Amino acid sequence: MTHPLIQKLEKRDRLTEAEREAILPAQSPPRRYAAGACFIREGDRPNESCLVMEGMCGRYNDFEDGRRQISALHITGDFVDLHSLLLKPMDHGIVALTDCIIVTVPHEVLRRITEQFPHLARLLWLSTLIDGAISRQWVVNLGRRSAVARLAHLCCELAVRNEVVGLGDKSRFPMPLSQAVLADVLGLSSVHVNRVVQELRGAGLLDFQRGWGEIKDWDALVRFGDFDPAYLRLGSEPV
Amino acid sequence: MTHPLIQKLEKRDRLTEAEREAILPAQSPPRRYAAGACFIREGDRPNESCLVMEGMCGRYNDFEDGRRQISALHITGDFVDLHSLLLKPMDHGIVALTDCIIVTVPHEVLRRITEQFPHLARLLWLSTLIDGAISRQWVVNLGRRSAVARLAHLCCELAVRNEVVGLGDKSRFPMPLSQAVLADVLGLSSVHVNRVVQELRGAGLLDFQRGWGEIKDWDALVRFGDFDPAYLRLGSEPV
DNA sequence: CGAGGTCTTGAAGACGATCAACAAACGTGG
DNA sequence: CCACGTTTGTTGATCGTCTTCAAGACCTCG
Repeated sequence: MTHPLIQKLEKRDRLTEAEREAILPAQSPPRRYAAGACFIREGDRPNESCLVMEGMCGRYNDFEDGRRQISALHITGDFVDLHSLLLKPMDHGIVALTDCIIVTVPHEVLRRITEQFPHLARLLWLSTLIDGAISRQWVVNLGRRSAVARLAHLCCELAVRNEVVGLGDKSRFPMPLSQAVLADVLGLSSVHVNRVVQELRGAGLLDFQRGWGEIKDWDALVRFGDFDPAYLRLGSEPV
Repeated sequence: MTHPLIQKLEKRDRLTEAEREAILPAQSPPRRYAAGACFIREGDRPNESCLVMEGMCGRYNDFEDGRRQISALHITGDFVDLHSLLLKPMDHGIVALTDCIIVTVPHEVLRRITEQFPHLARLLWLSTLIDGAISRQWVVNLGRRSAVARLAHLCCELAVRNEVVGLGDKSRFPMPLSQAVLADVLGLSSVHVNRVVQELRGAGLLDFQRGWGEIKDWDALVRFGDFDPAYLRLGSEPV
């Protein structure tokens, strides 16, 4: 079984043995975090970046009145805070949304990669660019789509992203988030998330069962959420 | 007068003469675009990246029903689609929101920089990471802030970003956008933008006059918009 | 002076928030 | 395996924010 990071990077472009050797041996032993644990906080200046081996985590910003917005979700194979190599201090926290297994790579190793392995460095850059593309789509989602369409769009995105790393397919994808957390992702109240979930259920598009989203009609869901996977850059394209 | 890109990059870290020479001579002659011109479209595969020398442009996504969401704004000194070096095809268009002067840098030059000038490459990477950070803050803004606070936050951001490149200060910043365009940025209707503008005016925080935002009370505006400039990474920090 | 864009206003209605209560599911320890 | 407490999901009622539609004022530029 190959390492999830390598698996993900190689979806886009082949890595040489030397490139693999430059990054893999540098990773820390796995750490476990329980669901709900905030393992990086706003203001931290990490000297290593976190890679999700298992589970789901999110970037979040808290408000004084207790509200919260989650600005990104990360799944298996994602380099959550790769950007902290160049961008310190953190302007948001990172929370484990399920039990997570995380490994880290020291920044000095990543920096050495930019000096000695430009091709691998471009691949890492690319992975932060895809994060940015997803973020822009979330802006579009929050800015101009109704609550139902917003949820449908998010589910399409999660289904596709998980499929890439071998979790689920177009009929079933991991959805371990409570409706309250989903509300913080979608910029809605949890009550309204509940109603919107029922709407998708009632329309026969989607159901949620014990941590999974069951997609009843992929094409209809895509149409409903106005989803175009282009921004996820699934095609392999040498960099 | 130094080149706006160099000026912006050197806010963070000094460039060597060789680094300047690696990028500056490669730029195209300036091109002019009139306000409203879409000079890059969704689906394009540019082989050069655009740098704003003057004016303001935006990334946008259109909907079938004619609605539009602008997912990012770019001002003087910004490398609008630097990401297109690695991320093709475009998943959004780019529109000149005012008359603009643009120069471009060929992708082959940028790629050569990643091979031969790792430090400059990190600075370029950093600039895309800041774009990403801004984008995440927009998610927070759209997800959890009221219409008024959203506008206040945006104005704070624009004032600070413009100040960095020498345009305006904490009392006055370029605001060349019509209320209709502002609506597409903030995810609101233009009617509501109008009401919200009046609210800020009435509260004595901010006024809009002939293409400029006049900030009457910076501290109050910051408080009102819940603005924390940390995400804009103003401090110089060697990379 | 006229035309097109931009700003402004009012009225009506939709969408989603909030509050409050209850039901169902889950995990834990006895 | 059951009892219990906690978290998650569900429902109804009410309220506020923002949208939509429509019309008129203002402004700028030919």
